[in-house]
Order: sequence, then structure tokens, then C-alpha cells
Amino acid sequence: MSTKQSALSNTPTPDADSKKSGRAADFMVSQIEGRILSGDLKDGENLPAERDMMVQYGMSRTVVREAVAMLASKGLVEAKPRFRPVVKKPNYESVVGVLDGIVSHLLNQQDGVKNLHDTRIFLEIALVREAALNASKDDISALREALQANKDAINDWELFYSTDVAFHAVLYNISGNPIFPAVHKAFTTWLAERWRKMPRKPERNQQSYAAHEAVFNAILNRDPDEAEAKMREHLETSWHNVKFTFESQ
Amino acid sequence: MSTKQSALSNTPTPDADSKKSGRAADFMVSQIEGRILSGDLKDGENLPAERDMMVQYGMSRTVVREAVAMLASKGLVEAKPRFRPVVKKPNYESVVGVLDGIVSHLLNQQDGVKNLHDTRIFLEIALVREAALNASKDDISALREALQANKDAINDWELFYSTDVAFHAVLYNISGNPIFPAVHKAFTTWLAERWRKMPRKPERNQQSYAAHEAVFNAILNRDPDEAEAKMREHLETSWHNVKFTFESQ
DNA sequence: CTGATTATTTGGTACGACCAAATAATATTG
DNA sequence: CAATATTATTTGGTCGTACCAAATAATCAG
Repeated sequence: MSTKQSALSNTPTPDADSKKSGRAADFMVSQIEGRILSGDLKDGENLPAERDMMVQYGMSRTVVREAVAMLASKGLVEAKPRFRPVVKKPNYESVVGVLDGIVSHLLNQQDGVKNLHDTRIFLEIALVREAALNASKDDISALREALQANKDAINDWELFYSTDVAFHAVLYNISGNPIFPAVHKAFTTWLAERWRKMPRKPERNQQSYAAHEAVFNAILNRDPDEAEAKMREHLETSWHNVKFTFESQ
Repeated sequence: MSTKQSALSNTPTPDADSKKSGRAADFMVSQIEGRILSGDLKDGENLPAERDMMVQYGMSRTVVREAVAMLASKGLVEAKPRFRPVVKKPNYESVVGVLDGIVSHLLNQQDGVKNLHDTRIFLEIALVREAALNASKDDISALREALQANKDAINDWELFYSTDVAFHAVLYNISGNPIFPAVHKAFTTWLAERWRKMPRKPERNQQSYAAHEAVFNAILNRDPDEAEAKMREHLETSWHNVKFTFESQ
């Protein structure tokens, strides 16, 4: 199809098929969305160059760029500065990226960090209760391994941090619901910078590890109340440290 | 200031003040962001027309439009088809709007709705436990009123639905953490259409109300285990209905 | 073959123009 | 004069061309 359209009309493809009701960009977005979801465009693949897409879809570069921006804001493609947009099949983790912009504002509001951390405490307490009641043998093993790794890293600040995160991550995995790991990623992403700037006192690691161990033992003993209590104590201590770091700067 | 700049340079405001490092659109976004957060641009107010902003910021319409699109994708402004962009000070509820695009895809994936509903069950169980242990007198009152409203609406399908949602909403409010009501809004927004299309059997309302009453009584008796059990039963029944509606279409 | 020079590609930006729909302003008519 | 029809004006959406800057590819000089 030549589609050598004249410059008379501003509707670029009067020959076009479907009933593109609204804006041209919306139409193009839905087209590409469809091709992503149908698997025609696979994850990791990249979209054509903007100048190619404008002939493909018979639209101006303006529209193409707007469409790509919309897809990016939906998390369906990743538009890096100088490269072709990369297709990202939506998953639960992508949510974190999409939210990043607005959450950064919310965190700077009054009690922003506190609200998020309170939510984390609330969730993790519920998670350990669930774990104490329903953790499988495999879950227990995973927990035990994570705990051991945490113990071994007790003198290495960076490593301890990552094993700490990993230990908590196991709790988020137990349910098998993929939403929870994504939530965990969100918490770590948005709270990490606050944790990082905490003063590095060695006894902190000792204290954290002991708490992890206590939580683990409670789960092992199938004691949800004890697990809850230990986790609450652990996380509230953590919060006090974060808060202290904040206020004293 | 006339700023009748020549067409020689493509940098529109060489006179410009700050160190606009990256893309022009990014700079403009951060400018407006600042004015929103500082209160200079109040919530509900609308931005100038695009053609005004381009002279205000000394940038082309292309950039202005891109900046507005970026702000919209961050949930800081609401850009309706034919009107000026409306400033929206970011709050926890806006998150729902920002996520809407991607979540609709996730819900259509394998187990998408189930995962979301499982999360809801998990959260609400934790909430009723918390309520049973810590609900204040005011919380109990609010719960009682919501329960009564629910009872009164038992023969009106639409009204029952809204009072049902309202009853659960009270649970999300108890903590005082503004994140929870936002989460509740998210659940209702994304699960509502599934609920709506459920067959309208009158005995369903009876059943739901009875469950609400049981949960309320457990909270009143400060019995977290009982509250949890009743809530779990209630929500799993609800899930089975949703699932049934799905599979049989 | 290596290193320097020169296209080519590609996203970012700028203008200027036109459309379509809505609104405001004005003119026309009963 | 009021009601209606007509004509600007405003405003977001789209188009097309042109240029920049950085990166990559291709080519040429030594």
C-alpha cells in the first residue's frame, strides 16, 4: 500500500481500518498494547524507530512520540534517552516503576515515610503470623538458609544489608501470591535510601540478626503470637533508628 | 521582557536562569512540580493554556505538551481532552489513578483477579485482627453505624452494595494510616466490575449482612481469632461467587 | 591494519500551520 | 427586545519540516 496521501487532509489514514474514535495517539497505543499482549511483540524486543513507526502507522512523529510516552507511563515500554523503546510485558514488579514519580512526592509529605513504614510493619506482622501457621517445609528451609546467610554476613555492612532484605523477602514469597514480592520490592526501593544513611553501628547488625532468629524460631514453633511480637519489636526498633537519623540531620 | 529571540539558536532561553541539565521538558516538569508542592499552584487550579506556557517558559509547544503529559502521568495534573490541565496535589488516592493503566493488564493475566482478591483477603483479615485488639470507642461506633446502614439496605441491591463497601471501608480507616483507605479504594475500583456482574440473588445480601454482623460482634468481644475466622469465611465465599461468575460466562 | 574523518541513525527540540470542537461575541430576525 | 443564527476566538490535537547532539557505522588516510 503506497498511501501517498495528499497534504489536504489532516486525517492521515482515511483508509484506515478500525473505528479510531478518539485521539490518534490513543489508537496507536491500543494497537501496540494489543501486539504486546498477544505476544507479537515479545518482552525485551524493541519498537521500531520513531521515523519508521510514523510510516507504519501513517501518523506524524508528534503522535508517535506521544504514543510512546503514554506506553512508557503505563510501564509497557521502557524509553531510554537515546535508544529504541524496549517492550516490557507488564508484571507486578513494573508497578513499582510506574509509581515511582508520585510516591517520591508522597514520601516528602508530612508523615510520608512513617505511613509507608507503618504499612510495612503491619504487613510483615501479618506475614509472619501466616508463616507461623502455614509455612511449608520448603518455606522453613528457605527461611533457615536466609537466616544463616544473614548470620554469616554480620560483620560486613553491605552484605548484611542485602541478606537482611533477602530474609524478609522470603516471608513475602511464602504465600505464593506474586503481588507480595512486588510490594516488598516497593518497600525496599522507597525506604532504602533512608536505611542506607543510617549510622553504621556494628551492634545494630547483632541486634537485627537476633531479631531475625527470634522470628524464625517462633515460626518453627508454630507460634504466631510470638512471631508477631518479635517482628513488631524488630521493625519498630528499625523505625526508631530511621526516625532518629531523620530528625538529627 | 520581549525575548524576541532569533531563529539561529535552538536553545530557546539562553538567558535562562538555572542549570537545566537534561531535557527541556524535564526542566519544565520540575519547575511546575515545585510550584505545585510549594502551594504556588493550588489544587484544583488550572495551568495556563499551552500557548501561554510556551512564552512563560520560553519553550516550544512541543516541549510544553510533553511536560504536561509527563505531569499527567505522574498524577500531578489531570489533562482532560479539551480543557486546561487541572492541578492535582498528590495524595494517596491518586496512586490508584496512576496505576490504573497497568493494573488492567495484570488483571487479565493468569490468576490476575485471584491474586488481587487474595491480597484483599489477607489484608482485611489483618485489619479485623487489629480492630479487635485496638479499635477505639469511636471506631466501634462507626462500625456499628455502617453495619446498621447495611442492614437497612438489605432489600435494595445498589444501596446494599455501597453500604457493604462502606462497612469494609471503616476497617481500613481504623489505623489512621492514610495508605489503607487508598488501598481500599484500589480494591473496590479494580474488583468492582466483577462484583457488579454477579447474579443478584437476594439471599446473598442476607448472607453478607450476617457475616458483617458476626465480624462486628467478634470485634466487640475483642476476639481477634473469631473476627479473623468470620472475615475469612465471608471473603472466601465472596471470592467463590466471583469465580463462579467468571467461569460460567 | 590502525587511527582519524565523515556519513548515517536516532531521539530531542523548535516553528509554523491547520483542524475540530467548544465558547464567546456579534449580527440577524421575528 | 428577545431569541436565534452567524461569526470570531480560544484551545487542544495533529502534521510536516528542519535542525541539533550524541552515538554508531562507514569510509578514508597513513
